Parts: sequence; C-alpha cells; structure tokens
Amino acid sequence: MNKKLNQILKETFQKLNYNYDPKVIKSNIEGIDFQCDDAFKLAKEYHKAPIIIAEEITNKLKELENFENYFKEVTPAKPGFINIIVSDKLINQSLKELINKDKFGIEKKEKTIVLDYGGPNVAKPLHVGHLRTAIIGQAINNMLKFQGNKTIADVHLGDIGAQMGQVIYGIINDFSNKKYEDIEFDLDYLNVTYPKISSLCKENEEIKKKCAKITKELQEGNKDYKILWEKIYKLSVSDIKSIYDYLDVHFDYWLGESDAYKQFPEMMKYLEDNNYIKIDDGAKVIDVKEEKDKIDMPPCIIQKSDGAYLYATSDLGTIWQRKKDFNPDEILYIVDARQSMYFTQIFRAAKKTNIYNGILAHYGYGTVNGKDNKPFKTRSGGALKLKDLIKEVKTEFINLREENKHMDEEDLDKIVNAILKFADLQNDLTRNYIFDIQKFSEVNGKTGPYILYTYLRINKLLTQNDGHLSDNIYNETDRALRLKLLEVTENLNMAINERKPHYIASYLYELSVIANNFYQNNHMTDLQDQIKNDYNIILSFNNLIIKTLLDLLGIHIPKSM
RNA sequence: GUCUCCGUAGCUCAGCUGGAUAGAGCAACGCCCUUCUAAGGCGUGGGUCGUAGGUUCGAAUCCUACCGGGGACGCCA
Repeated sequence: MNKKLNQILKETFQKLNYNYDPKVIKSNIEGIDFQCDDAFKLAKEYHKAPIIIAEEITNKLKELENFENYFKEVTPAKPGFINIIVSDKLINQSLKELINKDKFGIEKKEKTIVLDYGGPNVAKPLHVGHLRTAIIGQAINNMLKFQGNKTIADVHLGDIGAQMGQVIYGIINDFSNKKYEDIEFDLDYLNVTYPKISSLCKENEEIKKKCAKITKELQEGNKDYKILWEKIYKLSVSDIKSIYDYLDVHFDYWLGESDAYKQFPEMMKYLEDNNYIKIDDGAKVIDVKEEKDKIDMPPCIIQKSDGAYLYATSDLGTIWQRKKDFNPDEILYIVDARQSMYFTQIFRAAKKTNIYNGILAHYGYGTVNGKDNKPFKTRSGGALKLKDLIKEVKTEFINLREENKHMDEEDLDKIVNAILKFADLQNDLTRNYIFDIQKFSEVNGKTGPYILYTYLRINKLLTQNDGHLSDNIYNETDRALRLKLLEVTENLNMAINERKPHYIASYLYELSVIANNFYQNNHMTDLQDQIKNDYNIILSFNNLIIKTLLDLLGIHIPKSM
C-alpha cells in the first residue's frame, strides 16, 4: 500500500513540476493513516512556503478521476504536512494482493551465509550467557532462511581449550589407579570436576602449569589424553545437544576448535609463504593497523612466543575452513559485544591476508547483567545454568494456576520456550540487559504467552471462507486490524535486513493488541454471511502472520492453553 | 588515559536513516464476564527524553562539550 501511495504522490509531484521522490509515513495523529512531509523538503528549493506546496499537492490529488479508489480524505495541515486517510477500497485491494503474495511480499535474497551462534565449551554446562546468542542466532538464522538465503550454522565448540586440560588433570588424579581406557565417569562428575580444578588453578601456580601442559600436549595430538578427551566430549556434547534441542536451536555442523586446528599447518604455511607474518616479542603476529584508526590497534597474535596457538589462530583457521568448505558470501558472528575489538582484528587479518574477502560481521549482543548492572552471577558466584533456569521457569509456570498442572508436557515446553524467547527477543540485541528471573515468569502483558493466547482464541473463531474479500470495512477495530496486517511486509524487511529480531517481536505484539481489540468488539456469532466471510479471511490471515513470525522467532504454538 | 556502547515514566524497555501531543509492559487506581478462552478488553494517574550548547522550518533522534554508567584496550577465551 505504501508503494502505491508513493507512486500516486510521485505522479502528482511531477504534474506540478516538482522533482522529488516522495514518501508517505505512518502518521501517529489520531484519525490520520499516513502523512507526507516532503513539502518541507521542496520548500527551500522552490522558494515557497511548505503549506502552499502541500495545498497545491492536495488540490492536484483531488483532481484525480479515481480519487475515491485511493483516498477517503487528503488535507494539508499547519506548517506543511499532507494528511492522508486512505479509502476502504484501497485497504482491501492491498490486502487482497498481500494475501496472495508468497512470504508476504518480502525482498528475496539468495546468499550463502554462515552463522556462528553457539560457542559453548565442552566440559562446561550451558549457562545463561549462552541463552542470548542461541535464541538471537537461531532467530536470525530462521529470518535469513525465510528470505531465501542458504544458511549454515556451526556450533563452533570450544573443545580443546584450557578447560580440557584442567578436566583431564582432575580425572587423572581421581583415577590414578586405572588405565585411561577403563576410566568411567558421568555428567555429574564432570560438572563437579571442572569448577574444582578451575579454582585450584587460580590459587596454585604449580597445578595451573601442569594443566596448561596437558592442554598443549592434547593440542599436539597426545593419544592418551585423546582417549579421555573423547569420553569427556561424548558426555558433555550430548548434554549440550539436549538443551539446544529443548530450545529448538539447531546447528548444521558440530565443528569445534579442534577442527580449526586441523587447518593450522596449511594456513600457517600460506601465511608464512606470503610474508603476512611478523615476529613481535617472539610471537607471530599479523599487523592489522589502519591509517584511519583512532586507537592504537594491537596486532593480531596467532602464535604465542612459546609456540602455542590461541583463540585468534583458531578463529582464523575456522574462517579458512569455512571458505574452503562452504565458500560463503557472509559469515556472521552473534557473540558478546565485549569481543568487538577482537573481531575487528580477526576480520582485518582475514581480509588482509586474502584468507577471506566476503562479508564478515559481528553482531555483538549486550551483556546479560544482574540487578547491580554487572555481568550476571548467581548468589554463589557462578553463572546460572541454563538447565536450572528452564526448570525454574517451568515450575513457576505450572504453579501459576491449577489448569497448568494438567497441561500436557509438549504444550508446557512450547510455552516455556515462548516465555524465555519472547522476553529476550523483545530487546534490541546490541544492548545490555538486566537479567531478572522474575521477568521470565511473567505471562501477562508483552510476553510470549500473550501472543500465543491471541492466536489460539482467534483460531477458534475460524470457519470456512470462500476466499473473496469484499470491499467493505465494518467498523473501526476492523479497519485498524486490516491496516496493521498491511504493515507486515515492511516490518519483516526491516527486521531481516538489519538482522534485528526485536522488530518482529514488537510488530507481533502490536498486531496482537489490535487483534485482541477486534476480538473483544466483534462477535462472530449472528453475523451476516458476507461479514462473517470477510472476517474469516482477515482473521485467518492474521493468524497466518502470527504463526509465521512466531516460527521465525523459534516460538511454536501449543494445542491449547 | 584512549576507544566504544549507553543514559527515555517508580521499575524493565521500545522509538534514534529528523516531523505534529514521546510509546509499551510491570507496578498503582477505577470499570467490563447471562454472548466465541477475563492468560482478555477499556480507562486514570505518572516524563526538564542525563546537562549545556549547535545545525534545522522542525531534534529523544544529527553534531560538539560536559556529567554519570557498562565494556574493551598483545601473547586469556
């Protein structure tokens, strides 16, 4: 509809010899649908008062033969606005077109995009810090897929870092009388051992060194350690997977740093051969300074002076591998914003060395903070485990009211997902947010359950319709709903192009408010056939939108609630 | 210190490619179930958009400075 209006305005501007590409915007003035503010822009160039131009344009518009097809009213206002009330006919025409369009008429794209939104460490449980990246990342993945892109999600496990050496050290100590092959332990053991050794390392330099040695030897391919590594990996990864599954977060590849390590010999040779590497204080670095830099950009260190590889090497190796295996147009990282300078270094290094010349982007999400505005910690000081968070939200929800105690498990889980995800996705991803478990038990107001409830109560009203929408609109709530439905394309485009799921969340909420308003004010019983048919068409379209957009956010609709 | 993100209602947040009277949720108060789910709807109160300048016909939005907060700044990830 906006397109249509823009076009009509453009023609009108041209008739008056104004050379400008006008745009209508949604008006927040009561009773006005759209406004065009471009008379102000023309005022300077043509040396006329904006209001004069606005009047000329409205007068010209009114001369249109088929004016009534498009407008109910067009009026110039005060300093130079042009206020537009569209005709019911235009609304319905636009709605009919939209309903027949594939994917709500969004812009299609066909790129290959790799997404990085996992990053859990093997041997450490998933905690709240992993929640945002998973939820946001999966939503962006869904959005990009919906747009037509081919997406490749890689969990990118931290599977060969310092924590592995520490856990192996712990195991060797606890099972000193057994052969590595015969050692057996379970998840609970792992969950205790890692924090134990990790804190030991902090107070005991000796142990820390031993663990580091194990890590280094593991990275270099020590076969004994590899035996234990595999046992740890199997246990931990299946646990990690089960939680991701619960959250409906999925990855096409379960690669990790250890896979990146496989790229090192080839990559390092390439870097050396092409003279991209400099020795600095005994370490191998890639210089990533640029003239325009406002700060003194440190070089990207890819091999420590003791010969060990580190995080940057592994990320560069991963890019190397992705280029080789997937040849993507873009690689997106949904990672904590605190790493933004680090990513600048990596991206520059990849570009400068011609390892990868496509688009590299870091969508830094804000830190999850506690009420003290410091990164969130539980009372005991650790990070809250995702498993515990989910359990708590679920219990809270079940206890909310009697009916919930009898709800079937599948529906329950869908609602818990909706609560968690919507609470997270309604915030702009780039900003910090205050984590409050209370927030995740909220089911009234701007929440996931509210949207689900809206869908379900409207779904019950739906009966057959013949697919032919009339040109009538029956009342104000009806009109408001139709106008809101028409906004779906614009909102989707914006969300997908900017990779900001919260635009979808907020549109969903606004649509639900209006749909509930409609529900309250229009009873489907005892209506004339024509009206009933029309309502069925717009309500089923309403629910199609809600369902589709919820899907994009990773939220699914329960059978009942 | 430098860079960076941020400061909007009591609390948590939208709005930021400039438009008219700054929006939600929660919390508070009031009203609406003989009619499709009240997990709902309607209404009331609540604001120097951190401060001060600047650009502009017009600034929460753009620019500058300052105040306040988070974060990052070479061998951690």
